[in-house]
Amino acid sequence: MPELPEVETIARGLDKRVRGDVIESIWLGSKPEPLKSTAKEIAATLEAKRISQVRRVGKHIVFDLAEHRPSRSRKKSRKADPPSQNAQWIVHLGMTGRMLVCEPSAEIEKHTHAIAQLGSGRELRFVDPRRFGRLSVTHGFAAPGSEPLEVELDRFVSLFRNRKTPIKSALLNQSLLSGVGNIYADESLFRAGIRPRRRASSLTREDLRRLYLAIQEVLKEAIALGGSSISDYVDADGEEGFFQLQHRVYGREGEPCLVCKTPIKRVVLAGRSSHYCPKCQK
DNA sequence: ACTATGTCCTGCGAGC
DNA sequence: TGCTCGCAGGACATAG
Repeated sequence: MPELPEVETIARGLDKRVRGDVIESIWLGSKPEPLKSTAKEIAATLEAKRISQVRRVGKHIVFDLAEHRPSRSRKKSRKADPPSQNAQWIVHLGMTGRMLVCEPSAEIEKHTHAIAQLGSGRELRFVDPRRFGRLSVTHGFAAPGSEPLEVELDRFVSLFRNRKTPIKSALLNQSLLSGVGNIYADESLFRAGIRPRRRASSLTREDLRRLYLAIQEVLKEAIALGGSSISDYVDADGEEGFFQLQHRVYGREGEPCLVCKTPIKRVVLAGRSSHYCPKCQK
């Protein structure tokens, strides 16, 4: 479901609602796909931990955990460790994953794969019909690619300069940039005036500079509007996003370009729908 | 090392 | 009404 702006919105909402709460126990469903770490490992890492913070890294939600009832010896060893070595719960929502904060009495939705009981009496539930989402535990999590809103221009240019693959495919490659997905790749390429099939290596430094600025602009606008609500996406508070109203090419095949009225085209690239204006994008 | 393609899943809407 | 088909916000494994 979610790309960077949606995950950012969800992580902020979760941080507001569960920061400081304690995970008392966790139930994990029997379907193996959603678990990247073993169930045993996840349970052992999460139980009796306090959620010190919830944040976004790439398209991942990171729950930073702290000992809730540290023993004397643990406390001592924790002092010696850098904060980055504290345990973390990593949630990737895939296409259809959701994290819900609810009362235990709330009906358990179909495709619920994990339920964490919280000290506040509430529950944190992971629901994901398509099971493309993943749960794992780790220490010092880092996304493989650069953060689009933090990367410097020179670094950005060097990521794409020598790639023969279409620029759209390169934008979706999370080991280059972490967080851009199908919607925001299309929207950024439109704003930068670049066709999705252009070879990344054919782009001039000026092209890449425009793309760099377009990506940041699109992502910031989308975050400000709470992300794009397509089908049933809602954030942690059940609020819809509104950036879908700002889409200029995504999902608009055949509709007139908002700039020049030319019908928007759709092609399939790397197995993903790609939308562009054949006149505005070169 | 890089690139292109298939696969993992369920649910929904379009078209018949 | 009910069926089949294509499509969906993602990311891996695999083969070339």
